[in-house]
Amino acid sequence: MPKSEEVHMCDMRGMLSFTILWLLSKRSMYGQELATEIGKRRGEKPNPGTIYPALKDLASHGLIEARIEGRNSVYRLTEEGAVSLAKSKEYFERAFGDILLESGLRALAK
Amino acid sequence: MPKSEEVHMCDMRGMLSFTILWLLSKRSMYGQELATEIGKRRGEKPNPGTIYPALKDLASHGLIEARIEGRNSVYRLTEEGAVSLAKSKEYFERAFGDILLESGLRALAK
DNA sequence: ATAGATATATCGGACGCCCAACATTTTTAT
DNA sequence: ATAAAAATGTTGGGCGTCCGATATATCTAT
Repeated sequence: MPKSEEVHMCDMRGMLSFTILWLLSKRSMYGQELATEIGKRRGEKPNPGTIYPALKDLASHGLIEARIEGRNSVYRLTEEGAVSLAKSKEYFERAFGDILLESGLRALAK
Repeated sequence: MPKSEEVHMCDMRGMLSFTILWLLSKRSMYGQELATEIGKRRGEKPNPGTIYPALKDLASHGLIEARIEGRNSVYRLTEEGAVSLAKSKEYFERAFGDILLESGLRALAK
């Protein structure tokens, strides 16, 4: 976020970063795995020029960490990343929760 | 969206436009009214330099319409805007629905 | 060994959003 | 009449996202 230095991503310009953090909170993944997962949500798989700079940026802020595994760079969420994600989720819910509640979200809840 | 010309805002870079369309689907409002409403969701009221260009842009795409009322420009959603909003909501739900379902969203549902 | 597929990575350009600052007009209060 | 407040609007700069293009390295078939 532009305002405080404390958290890297929170004003929800950063929906991509937010989604990446959330996905990594479920399980560690490498770049293309993340791209595929994001593609399922968006309808189209994001380009390399979208995903890799985002990962680099998140890593440079200490929110995720890479470890090389064969040909892949597997990313995992750091503790700092988990804190950032929690704050972002709080924000996200306050900003958009009611919008999602109308429409068929309850169906999604099974 | 960069891809098809059909809909103006849908890749969810446009969270501000999306929110404006949604708010106007509830009731017509003028600029500052919208800014205040958005401020409630975000924590901080957006600046004039954020809100007015966004309104101008949405109007230029025919998604909203202004009518002058005293000192205010009151905006209302057009039919085209309603279509765009519906598509965007569909996208939004698919992309972020499950993220909101975890966390305390059920509490929001009362 | 060679070819194809897979994964990682960078560059350039574009766009939506965002703020601070400044400016103008109109209403309201004194 | 004058001042304060409210609302609208523009400009400039920055950032995150996004794509298409290009490049390289590494696995996997053949």
